Amino acid sequence: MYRSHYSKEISKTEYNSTVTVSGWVEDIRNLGSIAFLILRDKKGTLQLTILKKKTPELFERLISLPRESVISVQGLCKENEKVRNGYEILPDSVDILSIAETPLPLGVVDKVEADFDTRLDNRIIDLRKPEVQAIFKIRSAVLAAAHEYLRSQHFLEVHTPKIIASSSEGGTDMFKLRYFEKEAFLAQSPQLYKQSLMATGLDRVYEIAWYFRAEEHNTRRHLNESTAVDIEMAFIQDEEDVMQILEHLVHAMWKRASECREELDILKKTVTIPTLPFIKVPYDDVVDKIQQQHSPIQWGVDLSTEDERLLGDIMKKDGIDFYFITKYPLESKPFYTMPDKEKYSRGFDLECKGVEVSSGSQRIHDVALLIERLKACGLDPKDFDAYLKAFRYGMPPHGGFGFGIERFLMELLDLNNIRECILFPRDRSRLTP
RNA sequence: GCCCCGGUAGUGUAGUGGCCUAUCAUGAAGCCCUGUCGAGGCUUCGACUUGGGUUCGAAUCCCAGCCGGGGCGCCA
Repeated sequence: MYRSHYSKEISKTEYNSTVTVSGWVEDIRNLGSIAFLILRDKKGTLQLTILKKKTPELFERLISLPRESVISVQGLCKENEKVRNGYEILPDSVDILSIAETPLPLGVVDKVEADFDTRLDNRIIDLRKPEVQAIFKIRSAVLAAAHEYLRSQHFLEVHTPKIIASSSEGGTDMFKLRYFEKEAFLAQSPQLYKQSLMATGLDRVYEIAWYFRAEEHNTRRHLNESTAVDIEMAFIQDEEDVMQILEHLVHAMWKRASECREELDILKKTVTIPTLPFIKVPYDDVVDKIQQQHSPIQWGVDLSTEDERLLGDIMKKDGIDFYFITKYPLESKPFYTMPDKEKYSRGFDLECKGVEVSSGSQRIHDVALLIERLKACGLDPKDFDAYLKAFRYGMPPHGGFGFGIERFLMELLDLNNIRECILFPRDRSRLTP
């Protein structure tokens, strides 16, 4: 047995008894006849105290270990107020499981900061840092909350194909790949498939989906491979039904994040749960607000990054982090978006502190209108035969959204680079690790 | 796709034409030290992205390549 306790699980009940602990050698402070070895595991660190006089052979073996080697130690746990944890372990036997090479390409507890690029090149070692692990522990927690919330609302978890035949929604560039004798693409989103599923009677589906986008962007907010919570729901009255699910989902995730005390402490973050419902600002009002700030904006186009930020600042002054932008002009939304009156649509974005974290809409369910909109968007309905088929044999009114997980985490934790929120980021130039 | 910026030991940096046999920190190797927790002290090791050019002289200036960062557009 390699482990009877994690570092943080040891308390008064274990004092004066033998425990087995395992982990990485974070640091060794050798004072000559006494040495202190800091051992790190998933939950934190603990101190081994080794006396040369008492265990000379163990002493020599341990003090010569390179940092970040992996060991398992059995020893007596003694209370000691001088030590941070309140206890220390006096080893009786040691199992050296793996010896780390030196020098480390990236220090886990070095006093010098490494560039983000160096950290990513050595992500496995970077991920040993508690503040990096905290992000992924929170990520796991908020996704658990998302699953729980959506299931409580009778959403069925599905998985749609990521290798697809044709340019799906248009807009973004897709990664092309060889599929035996055919050409295929990596899906930019599950959009067309989750919509198709609305014709099956499953009514409410969600997917933790991968998005692949071949855009050559090079910013702190974009990835070429990212994840999202994607949902689609049928028999909706209008896009309001969809927004209601979205705001409750965000609320549930934000709330769960606020319960991750240990991780938030490590990151020195406090999370304030937003209040529901989120306010809704129609696109026309957004244009007014931005024009009042003397920023030229043309009606009909999507907001520029600058405009989004400007709006974020305006909302921030009123203490608002989350807000919907609703009733977008039809021309700024994809072909499947339900029109509203002449020029408008039933499409919306959810913004967080001036950054778009989700976008959704009521969709068109009438096949004739859908074909008309495809053409109006310069697309060829023939390319969408498989998709359109789903609409020909009974398709209820429906809508949904995609909610970017990395974007969300980035805003939740005020991280300044989206790559912090994904284990192994894929960007314009990074394909390894 | 357009536009800016950068590349010096394992890591992070100083150095803007000669004072560079390249600074400091961290790290690594070794020695001393019985209460460290950013341990301390001493010794040693280790680097100018590549190729051209300018110049008496290039880490430093110019050109090209390679690698990287960022902004915009687009979007999550």
